[in-house]
Amino acid sequence: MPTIRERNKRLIIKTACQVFADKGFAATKTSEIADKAGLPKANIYYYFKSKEALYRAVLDSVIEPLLQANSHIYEQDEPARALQDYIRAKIRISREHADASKVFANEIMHGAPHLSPQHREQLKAEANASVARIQGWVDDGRMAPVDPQHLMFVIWASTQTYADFDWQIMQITGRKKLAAQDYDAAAKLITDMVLKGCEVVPCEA
Amino acid sequence: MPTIRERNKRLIIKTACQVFADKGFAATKTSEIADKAGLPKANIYYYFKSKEALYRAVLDSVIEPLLQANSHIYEQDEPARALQDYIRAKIRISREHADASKVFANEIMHGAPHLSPQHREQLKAEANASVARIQGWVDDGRMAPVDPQHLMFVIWASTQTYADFDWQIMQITGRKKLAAQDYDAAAKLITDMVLKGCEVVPCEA
DNA sequence: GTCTATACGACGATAGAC
DNA sequence: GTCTATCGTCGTATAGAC
Repeated sequence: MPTIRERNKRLIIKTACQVFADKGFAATKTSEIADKAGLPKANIYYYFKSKEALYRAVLDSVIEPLLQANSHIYEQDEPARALQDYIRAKIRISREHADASKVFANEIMHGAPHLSPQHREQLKAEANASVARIQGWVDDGRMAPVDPQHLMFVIWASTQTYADFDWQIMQITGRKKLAAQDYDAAAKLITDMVLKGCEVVPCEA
Repeated sequence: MPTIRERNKRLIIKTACQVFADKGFAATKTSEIADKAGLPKANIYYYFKSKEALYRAVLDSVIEPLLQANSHIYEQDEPARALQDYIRAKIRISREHADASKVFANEIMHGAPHLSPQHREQLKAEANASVARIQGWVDDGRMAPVDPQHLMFVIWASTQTYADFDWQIMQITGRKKLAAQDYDAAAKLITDMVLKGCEVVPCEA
């Protein structure tokens, strides 16, 4: 059973994540987080010693789900399978954790001023491991000799864009909200493009 | 000959663009813009009636260069040529107008709260025209039947990421500053992937 | 643990001399 | 057209009652 403390902290972090994603750190007022969470503002400061501390807590909570997708790169031995699972997972994250993605994107875009050195290292390590894995497939002749780093950047960018820049996607597609078929279409196109680009033959879904 | 008024306005807009790109609208202090431009803060307010008016002026100044790349979609009749010119142009913009790209990305990520209805329409119209052009090539059987909207999103995302998330790119590549060869490698990979994905044969550079 | 009322600092904006 | 000095507001953070 969760203590009242844990329950409230979670509520505040979750609400704060939404507002930070929407407005960015500086434009977010603690009073707005409080209102949206249905709590008086002072309550926020009872659980978090400052707005920045709350923001860091949000950043922490956001990183793990965003890194989950990486597992597919390791768990699958076959390049085609690994890449298509990875892309699908990244798209699913853009759909299910859009706020998390936006908070993180904002942080990165401004040079990650609030990201702890530990997290920086963790992200770098994950990226390097994925790059090494892809390079291994290239060396084994199991895929075309693409630059693994830039391949990662393309996959990250084109999947995360459906979360970070969802406003633009909705404007162009004319949707009020992105639906399952939109994410599926995105995943299909990105997967096709990447697999053809890497010259590996797709596995069945 | 530029009037002193125009010269100062330009200096302020240019400086403001850098700071807004770095910090975002809310986190930017007008005093910082003033300091960086080597002017007293009151001077900013002599030329712009408010921080928001200055920001809107920056947004205005930023849109035209960002849309220039689109011309390649119309001016080239051959899909392969058009796409590779377009990607190269987008990458060049990410290199030469990184600040502009970041300001714009920030605005879009938060739902474009400051973008004028005219600019919204203009962007939508440009996008729709590009999409129609690509659809035309598909209908003519000159490229594989890809979804033109999602193809645009992939191209936008994967080229703009080199400006908007340059911090991350530099972290992973270990560079202190991205060099010509990095942008070239990016353009090459994205172009290869898109052309293979669309099943059109590359033109010579 | 919850909440009201308030202190305090920072920053946008301006008045007014030069 | 330039700049100093200052005002007013807004928002973070806290004191202290319940």
